[in-house]
Amino acid sequence: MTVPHSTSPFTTSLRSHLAGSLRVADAGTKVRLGGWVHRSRNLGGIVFIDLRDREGIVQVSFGTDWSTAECIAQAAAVGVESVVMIEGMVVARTGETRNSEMGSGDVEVRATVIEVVGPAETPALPVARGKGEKLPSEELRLRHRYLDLRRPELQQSLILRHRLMQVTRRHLSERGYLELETPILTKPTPEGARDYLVPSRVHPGEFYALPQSPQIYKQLFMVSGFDRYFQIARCFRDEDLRADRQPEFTQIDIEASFVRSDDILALAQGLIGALWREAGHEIPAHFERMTYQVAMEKYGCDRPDLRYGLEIKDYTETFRGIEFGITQSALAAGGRVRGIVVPGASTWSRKQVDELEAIAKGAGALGLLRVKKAEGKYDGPIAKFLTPEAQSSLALEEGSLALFVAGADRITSPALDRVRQECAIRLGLVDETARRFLIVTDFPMFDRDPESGALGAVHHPFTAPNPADMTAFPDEPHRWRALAYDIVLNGLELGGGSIRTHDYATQSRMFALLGIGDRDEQERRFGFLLEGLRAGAPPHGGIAFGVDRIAMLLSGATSLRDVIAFPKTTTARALFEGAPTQVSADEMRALHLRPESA
RNA sequence: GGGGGCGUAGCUCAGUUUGGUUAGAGCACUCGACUGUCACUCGAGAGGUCGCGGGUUCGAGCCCCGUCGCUCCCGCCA
Repeated sequence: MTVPHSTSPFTTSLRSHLAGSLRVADAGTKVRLGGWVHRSRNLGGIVFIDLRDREGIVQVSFGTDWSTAECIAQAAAVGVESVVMIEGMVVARTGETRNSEMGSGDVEVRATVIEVVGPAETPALPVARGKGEKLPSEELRLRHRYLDLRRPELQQSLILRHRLMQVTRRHLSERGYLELETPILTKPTPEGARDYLVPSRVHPGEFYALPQSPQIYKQLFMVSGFDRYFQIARCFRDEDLRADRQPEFTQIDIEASFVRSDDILALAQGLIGALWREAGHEIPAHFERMTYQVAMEKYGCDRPDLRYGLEIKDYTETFRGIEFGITQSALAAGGRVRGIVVPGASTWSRKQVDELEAIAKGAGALGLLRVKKAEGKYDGPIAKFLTPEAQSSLALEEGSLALFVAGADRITSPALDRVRQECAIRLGLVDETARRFLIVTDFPMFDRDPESGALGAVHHPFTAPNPADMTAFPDEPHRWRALAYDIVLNGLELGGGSIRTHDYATQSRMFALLGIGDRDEQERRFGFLLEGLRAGAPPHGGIAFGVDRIAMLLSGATSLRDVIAFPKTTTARALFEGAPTQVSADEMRALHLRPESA
């Protein structure tokens, strides 16, 4: 059989066109197609097969005027999800027989030949679903992933992901960034998340780790003078999972030399713009900016959703003169009273506000104080404590509800953050079509463990502290800001990075502040970075973006699993291939591992 | 590590509240009819370890204990 001529890059020696690509312009063309039987309709004298490939679906018809009886019988007998090759003529459909819901709905292929090249058993889960029909369970979809991945939605998501990767490579390459690879078998890092460990056969009792990120390697590229690096890097973290967290995930990892924060942020905005444009969205060339301090003060979190207001305000002075035990004790302990005013919420029931209080308590608050203004009067449990001065200071609008949390900022911020988000949802303030990009800067360098008081790195130990803060507060490192930044969209972190420490003395001091004061210990853990810093390191910095989340947002998927071809379950299992799995005693012995004793 | 939800036919679900004859529906599947359908339609049929194990009971899909799997959340994730 000869394959009709076509200039499509998809033309092969077996087929001429992709089924889903056929249009009216192809009418009159003889085609040979290969694809999956999406659905079929047998009307007796005429049989229809919806033939599916990655471009879409085309209707193939088998009728007595153009097909042999044997051909029609074969078409009627083939099962769904079987792979068939058909040969036929593209004809324009007329009138009622057109299907406007299909890309190829103005044509059909009148088949003269059908060959079942890959017969399918009845599929374990349906690929073609009726309108409104639910998806099979996640477990089945993962167990039969090859079938789930036939669904056009998943194919489109992965195709978009491919395009985003191509845009990334082109955008960065055009700007002088080199795509350089880093090892997957690396050195365990004591900081951060748990490592996935790989036992060494050659070196008994020693282990590699899979990288949590290529952080140190990309800094060493800068030390080596490559100047601009990027990688679409797989990263691994052995922590418990969430809907938006997989044990292995992909980052767009970027590092550049002789830069300050604004150089990296300009590049990042350009790249985000290119990615969103690829998905069909024009976005602002310059993102809004906010310091960490302002973000925490007004929104209670470091990645605020700016699609709605309900900003947090400080009501400490309003409450200072009020004889109310809860706020008095919080203020006496050095805390503040902060809150949000929710317009139109005075009608919320006691139960509805109690639910908000439960959310606040879940975030660590002792309680949620409430007062509303209805029919010109202040009302609620604390209304009778409010002096006239306090009332005029509050100045509530008619119909609004004020919610307060008292205590230290580390309590009030997360509590009010959650309450704010819930109120926005209840009031329908979240505009799903809005895109509010935000750059958050000036993160603190360190945070304190509330129990031990020990300093920890907010970003990571290689982030450079703000030199001005080091000068101004030389002995108060907890007051230092970091040269770190995050890029946020609608309350979701898309990526983050920092300018790095590039001199040995500062880096060594950072380690000391983080509890690794011993020089030998520093060398043992981070020697390969410290050596590099002593060998002539340029000022450098970078950023990393979460590819999976970006692909999820731009494809409209609701789970990371829908933009990852072969994802893991929430217990980090791969249901399709069955990993992890037990290994034989011989294999364990070769790796110098012993089974856990009872 | 902790908490919530789910698990019944190949798939999606009902049935569990109040234990009781042979566990149902839609889709898919098999057979038959049908020449313009597009979630074709119509007729007939087959299909069940009620996740698994144990217990209570004359009797368990249903009650109790344990366990496994999926999922969502808290802790965790520099």
